[in-house]
Amino acid sequence: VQPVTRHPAGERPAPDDVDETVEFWRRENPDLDVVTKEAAMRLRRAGHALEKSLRHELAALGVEAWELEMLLALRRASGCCSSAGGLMRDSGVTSGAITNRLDRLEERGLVRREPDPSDRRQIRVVLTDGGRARADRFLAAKSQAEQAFFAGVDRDLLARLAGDLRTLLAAHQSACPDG
Amino acid sequence: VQPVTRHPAGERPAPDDVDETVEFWRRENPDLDVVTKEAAMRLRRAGHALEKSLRHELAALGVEAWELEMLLALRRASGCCSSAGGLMRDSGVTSGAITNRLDRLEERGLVRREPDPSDRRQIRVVLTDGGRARADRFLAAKSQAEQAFFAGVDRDLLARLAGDLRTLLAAHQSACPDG
DNA sequence: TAAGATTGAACAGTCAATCTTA
DNA sequence: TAAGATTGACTGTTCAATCTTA
Repeated sequence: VQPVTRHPAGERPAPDDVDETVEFWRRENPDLDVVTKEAAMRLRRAGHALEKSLRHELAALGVEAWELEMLLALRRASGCCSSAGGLMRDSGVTSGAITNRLDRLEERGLVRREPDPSDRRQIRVVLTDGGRARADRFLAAKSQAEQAFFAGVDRDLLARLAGDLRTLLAAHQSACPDG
Repeated sequence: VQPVTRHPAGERPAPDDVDETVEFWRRENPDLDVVTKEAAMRLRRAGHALEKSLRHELAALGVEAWELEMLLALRRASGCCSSAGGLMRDSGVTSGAITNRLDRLEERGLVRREPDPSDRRQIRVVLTDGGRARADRFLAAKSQAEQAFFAGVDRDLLARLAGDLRTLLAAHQSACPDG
């Protein structure tokens, strides 16, 4: 990957509303670390924009984010099995939320709860055939939506962004629901 | 800003769980655009990690994210005035949520609702002295938490990250509650 | 005792309907 | 008619308490 210079020929990008907000706070407090503030705001906004965009695309197709997260997490648990605790840990929501989500998915016949023979405190959650088909169909839709979100962005820049975010994440082992 | 090469001397970073998940889906579907998938996952995870971290630090000090968002938005509305609709637009939540938030803040004496003389459909929300002091105190705490979050990251990388995210955001004009 | 899953109360958000004023 | 704010029904989450098994 070739490094990409930020401002090819000394061009300065036009200030956007993040710049304006950072500048406001810097005027209020000259000690403010503007690079950190800018990075924090942009990271948060970009993450929100991505989530909002995916949520919108998927909702239009008739699936909600929490549902697809669950189905994909189960799909990835290759043997098609996982415990409620496992789902909790890699989705980042509480155990009560997992119970609630499983109730709704089970009602619709997308998953089944089965007793775990080796530890009867746990349950094993298995994807039904219908659940698996639904996961696969909407994974494709999600991937398309992600491509659309990044459509206007240069490939090299995108790769560099991914690499830099990897570095950032290495310092913050993070659970996050994703596919 | 000097461009920073990703892998200085041909070193490859150790695969993390994002790499593993992307690789899993690529095996299932060789057509998958891995760069896009990786960027999407990392952006989402990094955003979540930042939010979670800030939420945790601030909660320990006795303030919730939604409250600080509101106070900072009002603080930034320089004349100390803003309408409910304005707050709605730059926080990204619905008008019902704004009404609810204002009720709770007003109850605690942090804001006041005042009639707008020029358009009696609107209200003007003003920060009380107590609300302003609280905003300033917790803005400082928030900025510290952001610095802590990015503490392990090289400054040049952080600046480049901010620049790349600016490019990304330029294509997605996004409302987002922030300070 | 501790771990895993469930329950129910409290909380915060959306959405659609309503009320008031432009 | 339309715009701004509020209301109420509903959804989904957290949190603390509970039940069962290790």
